[in-house]
Amino acid sequence: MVRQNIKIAVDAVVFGYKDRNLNVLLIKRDVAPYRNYWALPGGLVLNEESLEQAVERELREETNVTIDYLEQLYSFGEPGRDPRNRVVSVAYFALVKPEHHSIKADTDANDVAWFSVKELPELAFDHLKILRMAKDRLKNKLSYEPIGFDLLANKFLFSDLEKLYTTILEKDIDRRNFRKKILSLDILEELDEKVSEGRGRPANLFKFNQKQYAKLKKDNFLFDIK
Amino acid sequence: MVRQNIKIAVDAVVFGYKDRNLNVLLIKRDVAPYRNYWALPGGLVLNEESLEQAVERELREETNVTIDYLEQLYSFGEPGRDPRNRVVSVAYFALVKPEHHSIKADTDANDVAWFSVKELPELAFDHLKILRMAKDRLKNKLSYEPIGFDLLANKFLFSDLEKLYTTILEKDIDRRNFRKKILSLDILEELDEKVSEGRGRPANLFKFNQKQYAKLKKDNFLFDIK
DNA sequence: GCAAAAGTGTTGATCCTACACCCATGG
DNA sequence: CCATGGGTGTAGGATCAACACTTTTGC
Repeated sequence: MVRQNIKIAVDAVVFGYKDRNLNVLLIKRDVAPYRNYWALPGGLVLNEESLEQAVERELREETNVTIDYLEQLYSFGEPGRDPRNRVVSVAYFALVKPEHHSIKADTDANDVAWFSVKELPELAFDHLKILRMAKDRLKNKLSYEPIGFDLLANKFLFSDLEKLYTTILEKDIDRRNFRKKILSLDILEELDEKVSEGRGRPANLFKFNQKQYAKLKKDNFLFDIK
Repeated sequence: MVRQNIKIAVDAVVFGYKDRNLNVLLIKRDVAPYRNYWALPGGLVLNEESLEQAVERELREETNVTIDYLEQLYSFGEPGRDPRNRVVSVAYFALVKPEHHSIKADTDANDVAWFSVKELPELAFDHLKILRMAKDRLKNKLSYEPIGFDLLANKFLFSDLEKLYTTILEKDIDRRNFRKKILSLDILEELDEKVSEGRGRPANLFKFNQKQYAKLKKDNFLFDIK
């Protein structure tokens, strides 16, 4: 029997949201294969670390972002997805709040940048496929779990939340119905702070009430926003 | 830098449904570690095969079942989940129709059997954790994808479908409302065949209309059964 | 004829969808 | 005073949940 010769890696699809744009964090490869292509941050798992630790380490080393939400996405293991060795990659799905958008000052060759998912460069390996799957996951998940809040600042305007949903779900939302539904869930805290965004009537700030959500969830409460 | 020394395996949680019981396919290990414990079928991935091929091969070799539905479940990679070497396991989720329930005649040491998920033996490794996740997946998925049909014979009674839902979701269902809702989806074909199950009024047989479902799905149709 | 399972409709409550005007501010 | 975005209610339609009796067969 031939000895198994497969490497195991992790890759992360890290989403950020800013200016009505869904962005993804990419790094420019400075080694072959796919030298000078943009790719998802990631790399081989070390012998003693868990998969999550590997993702966190790679993100720290390559991009310097702090992650606000992380979950496993899918594992990609086709022979030939890496032209040199066989590599099975466990892909992760991550969200970053605007507070944590700042990335590593590009030291030298190893460039890091946010790209709008609407204007992606050509990606290395099967990373486009992974990214597409992550986008689908985000789209789906937005409807039945309150993860949108991990893409917004801690304090946000209702219109921010609404724009986030329209942007990511790529469809219009009725403002009144949306507000009614979200507020009826009773997971937002309305702050006593208004903010005037240039022109127009100043708007109230809201906060996601994590504890309240946790409590409701225990009672089989269903978050469900279409 | 230390050379990576991690093995990659696949494991499968294979569900079958029979006599109002959700069953899972297990094999009895005949090698250490966990010798003589029951475990999920699975094993190391070969250098040249895809992950899916590995699952299919292992199931063929170890259990001889034919799979009707297969999807990736989750990857488990904690260091220490295998006491000897580090192994990352990509777990799969599989469903088998009653037509395919027959398993390998137990050749000798290597035993294979269906266990009710209500009466499980102690399992090797972290396989109980994997099984629990698969059960959750099945429960969730039953509500928004028509995968229940992959646990039923090609021709089935409406009451079979209903019992399957009550068994797996572990809750009562209103017979009239359930029938109304499923029939309104327009994905079942009512056959012109009746079957008399011992006593009681003979019941009509139904078939799942895969093509019709595929067509509806393209039009953004939502399967949604609570 | 009785036990067992199959088949079938209606109603009230709830939720969803569509829709338009006034308010508070900055320039 | 006007442009810009914020905030709000209602009504009709659709969907859901609750509920019980009749039919067909085997014994």
